[in-house]
This record gives sequence, C-alpha cells and structure tokens, in this order.
Amino acid sequence: MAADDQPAPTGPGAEQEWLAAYDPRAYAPIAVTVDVVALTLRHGSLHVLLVERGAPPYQGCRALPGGFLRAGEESLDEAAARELAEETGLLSASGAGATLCRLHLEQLGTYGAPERDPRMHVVSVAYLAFAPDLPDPQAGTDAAAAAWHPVSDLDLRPCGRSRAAGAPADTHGGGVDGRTGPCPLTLAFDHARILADGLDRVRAKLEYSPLATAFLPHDFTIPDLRAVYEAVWDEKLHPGNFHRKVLSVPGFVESTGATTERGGARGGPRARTYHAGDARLLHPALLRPTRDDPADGTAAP
Amino acid sequence: MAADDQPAPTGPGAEQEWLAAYDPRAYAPIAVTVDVVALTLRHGSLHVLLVERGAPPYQGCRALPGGFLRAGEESLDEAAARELAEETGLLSASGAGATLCRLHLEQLGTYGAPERDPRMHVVSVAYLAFAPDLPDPQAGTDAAAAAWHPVSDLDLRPCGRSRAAGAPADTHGGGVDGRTGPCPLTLAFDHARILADGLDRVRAKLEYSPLATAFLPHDFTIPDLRAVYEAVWDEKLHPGNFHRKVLSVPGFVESTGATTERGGARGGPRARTYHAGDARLLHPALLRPTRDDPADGTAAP
DNA sequence: CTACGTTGTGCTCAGCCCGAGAAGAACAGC
DNA sequence: GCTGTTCTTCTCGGGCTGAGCACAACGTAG
Repeated sequence: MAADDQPAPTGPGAEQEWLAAYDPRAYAPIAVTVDVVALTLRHGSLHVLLVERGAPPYQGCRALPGGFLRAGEESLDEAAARELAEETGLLSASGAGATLCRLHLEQLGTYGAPERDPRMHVVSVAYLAFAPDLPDPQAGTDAAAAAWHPVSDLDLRPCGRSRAAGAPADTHGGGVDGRTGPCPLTLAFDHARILADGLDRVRAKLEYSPLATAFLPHDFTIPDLRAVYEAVWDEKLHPGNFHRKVLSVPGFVESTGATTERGGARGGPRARTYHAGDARLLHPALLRPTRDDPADGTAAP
Repeated sequence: MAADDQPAPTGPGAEQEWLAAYDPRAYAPIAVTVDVVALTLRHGSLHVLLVERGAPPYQGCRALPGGFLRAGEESLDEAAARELAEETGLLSASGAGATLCRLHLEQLGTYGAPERDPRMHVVSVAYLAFAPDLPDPQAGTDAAAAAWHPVSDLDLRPCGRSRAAGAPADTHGGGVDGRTGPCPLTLAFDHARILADGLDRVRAKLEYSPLATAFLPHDFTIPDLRAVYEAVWDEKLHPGNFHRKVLSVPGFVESTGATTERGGARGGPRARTYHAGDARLLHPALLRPTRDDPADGTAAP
C-alpha cells in the first residue's frame, strides 16, 4: 500500500508525527532522485548524455543527468522531463511540448541499495529517453558539463558496484589509468548498471515496439530506420528482408508519397520517405537475428 | 545521478544541511514504500494477495501489501521480500531462502504522483511476485486481513485515480453500491493501476521467459504448465501444439523420467513429470494466439 | 468387469514467415 | 560515360505455426 497503517492507527491529519512514530528512520534519511538515460544516434552510433561531476564523491567522473524529486510538486515523469531539460539546455523555457514532443520518455527501473551513495540512502528512479539527433547541450544553464558520449567508449562491466561501498573515488588511481582526462570511461555510483539495464531495454524494445522512430526526425526512410536497428543491435541487417518486414507490419510506418531530394552519400537511388504510424505494438515483431549466446540475466521485461 | 551537486558545492560531510539548502522540500515530505503484487494460481484461476485497510484513507478497501523502506538498512528487493513475509505470514522467521526460494520477485515500476496518497507525497516501488499455490496467510502477525482474491473479481478500470485527489473514500457512496461488504472490489490509492500493470507484465513475460514454472511446484506436468498459461492469458490453448512447443524450447523443462501416480481427475493417462530447466529466455518464444485488438497503451516493457 | 468419456502424447498437413540471394533501376563521383 | 553503391522488389527453400486426428492410458458409471 502507499502508506501502511496497521501498527499506528492515528487520525489522518497528523502525518508527520504518525510517520515518525511508525519508524523514525523512514522519515529523515531517504532521498528520492530521478536519473535519465538519454540516448540518441549521432553519426550512426548510439550516444548517451552524461554530465561531469564537480564535487565528491566521484568528482570528475561522468554520471547520468538527474536530480531530486520536488516533493508535492511533480510526478516522476514530470521530474524526469524537467531534469532532462534543465541539465541539457534542450527545451529551454518554452512550454513542455514544443521541443519535447518528439522525445520518448519511459520509466526504466528504481535503484535503492543503501550503499549506492556513500552519503546517505538515495532511491533513484531511472528513466529512459530516446531522441533524434539533438544539438550539443552546451547552451544550458547548469549544463556546462553535459555532453554526448558514444556508449561503446564506456565501461559497463560490473565494476561500479564495489566502489560506492568503500573508498569513494581514489581506489581507481586518481585519474591515472592511461586514458585522456579524469576517469573518462567510468561512471559514478551504480550508473554503469543503470545504463546497462537501459541498453538491454532498448535492444529488446526495438523488437516489438515502433520506438525506433523516436530516434529519427518526423520524416525518414526505411534505410534510416534500418540504421537505427543496426546501431542499437550492433548487427548488420539484410536490407531486402528488413524492407519487407517493416512494410508488412500494419501501423509501423506510413508513406508520405515523397522521396528524398538526393540519393545516398555514396550513390544509390532516392529513397521513399515515411513517418511513424499509429501502432503501439509491432505485429509481427522484428526479431533479432538468432544469436546462440546462452543468456544474459533477467533482461527486458 | 544519485545526488545532484551543481548548485551547492558544499563539502561532502554536511549532507543534511546541504540537502536542505538545495531544496528544503526534498528533505522532509517524501516517503518511500514498497508494494507487492503477489500472484498465485488457486483452483485454476489467477489470484492476488490483498490486505484490508483498517484506517483512513480508503478504510475498509483492499490494498496491495506493502510498507515503508527502512532507510539505510535494506535494498528495495530486500524490502519487498520482507513485506511479503511480514504481511502474509509466509516465511515466518526462518532464513530468507527456505520458503522463499521458489518465489520469483521482480521490480514492476515506481509510482510517484504527488496526489496518489492524500496525506503526503509517497513514492511507491511496486514489485511483482509469482508463487506456487500457498496456504492462506491467516497465521501471520499483522496478516489478519490478508487474503487471496481472484483477479477476475476486481475492478481494474481507471477509476482509482480521481478518488485519491478529492474526498478520500465516501465519494463512492460509503459502502452502498450493491456489492457484499464495504468496497469489496475497489482497490485503494492507485493500486488498481499497479495491479493492471502487473497483469500486463505477467501476460507478456510468459511469452519469452520460463516464468510460468514459478507458479508450479518443483515437479509438474506439461498440462500443469498449460493450465498456467491458460489461466494467465485467459485463453484455451491447443494441447498438442503446446506440448510440442514446450519440449522444443531448449532449457525450458527437463524430464524427471517419472510420471504422475494417477491419471487426470476425469480420466486420461498418467502424465510425465518435468522440472524447470536452466534457460532464462525462451527461444523460440511461446507467442499468444494472435488477437486483432488494435492496442493497449505502453504495455509490457 | 465392461463400456464410455476424458486426456496425455505424438503425428500429419497446409499455410505463412524467415533468411539468403539476386536482379533491376536510380544515383553520386570520377 | 563509366563504375560502384544503394534502394526496392522478387524468388526459393527451410522452418515454424495452427488445426486436426490417432492411439493409448486412465477414471468412472453402470
């Protein structure tokens, strides 16, 4: 239930005393934040938006953009959209719909291990955002340290776990690890795991949802769409079969009747343009090429 | 990120003052709870575990079992397992593994709208639990009001939203609505939506994960497994095709070499017994019979 | 004990989808 | 103009799917 009531059936008016009486620790030391895994496609490869931390712990490391939930003011979805706008400079002050309308935002999961932040118990609700190729977020207010990073440059191994518990940031050597810049590829807190979960989710969702169109502008071509699938899945797809399957799914794409102005960069005919249809689920699904890899864990719910 | 740091770069020691300086409202009035959607199969139909609320708001209504996250002491997963044990009497005091080992627990989603609890801003992390047919939870400590309810008896329409905002419980008529008992089929807070999301998740997960075995005892038969799918999907399946497909998925089930002692209740031969295999994902998947229903929303991530 | 209905298990068959390959046409760069 | 690239469509063989059926094993009614 949203708030328990068995042990202390006090009246509904005195929330704070009643809460504190139930469990004093449930009152003070929990913070709720919202973190965003924002993904986009740049130059044909998947990029994620990261900020550089300016204070310990994990000073100098990259982290997912995020911040506190404003209690009583906003829902989690609204907080995620606000954080994404604030920390990136995208969608500056115009109404939340102009720039953000082509942005897909969905909840990814919640991470609440007590030791994930060495300062206090922080419960983070992670969100996943897909966007078309967006400008660099240097123009924002507190977005000076935000930038797009290729996900292939990041270290997503389960190394982000043991560090948050013990010594904060200098177990790694203080920036001397043979790469450029301080902690260039390591993510703060458990953000490596959050990002890995987000990537698993995206890869799975492309199979049965039309979400790939969220990475593209309003009008796109079938080869554009195929490039999204190839970048996210990191696999080459058969152009002919992909074309056939996309057009055979009802409601996935709708033809605009037009074609591109020019052919491809290295030749080829002009492609027909499409825009996203009204389907929410793909029937039949676009399944990944069968890989005999036995298993990753509980991926993609 | 887990805790933001751009605006107030104070030292890492004074967390509380620094937090309060950033946004005083982010300090006090947010509570974090964990709610559990516990599902099981009883007499061939899907049941969910509910408790009866003994205090306002929504006094007398049913609600999902849950409670506060103990700050600094436990992770979200541990809190969900603890709440399920406490409020049901299952897994009394023996180590968390004896009774719970055959229980599947996974995170469902987080619900944090400011008005979902009229008392204060409560962020609830919902979990989904599958269990074999368990005894009635009357023996527990504060589990007196907990009981299994058929999900078909519950009202899952989007009516649970508007009530939490305005008058708490009497907009509905104060128990006079032609049903037996006070608010027999209505769920408190936004728990109807949480349960609906959980049901969507289960229905989708049976397609590509071996999770159906979590509803069954260690040894089971293929018709037992088929009964799980038919109950969750609420559809009759072709026995021969189901048999063929289950055995064709590597790692889904493993034969024990034995058969049942007796035939079916209304005749029929004895069935071979199996136990769950080591597969985490089903390849190929057991897809639902194609329903031409155009859409539900963003279901089953 | 016999007859009958029920059910587990396996088989066949037609239809559809999938992967692979290739062909034709349109286009950029040289 | 020539060449290489790419979009789009087509064909073909294999595998999976849904539907139906066959047979045997079993409980129950009589």
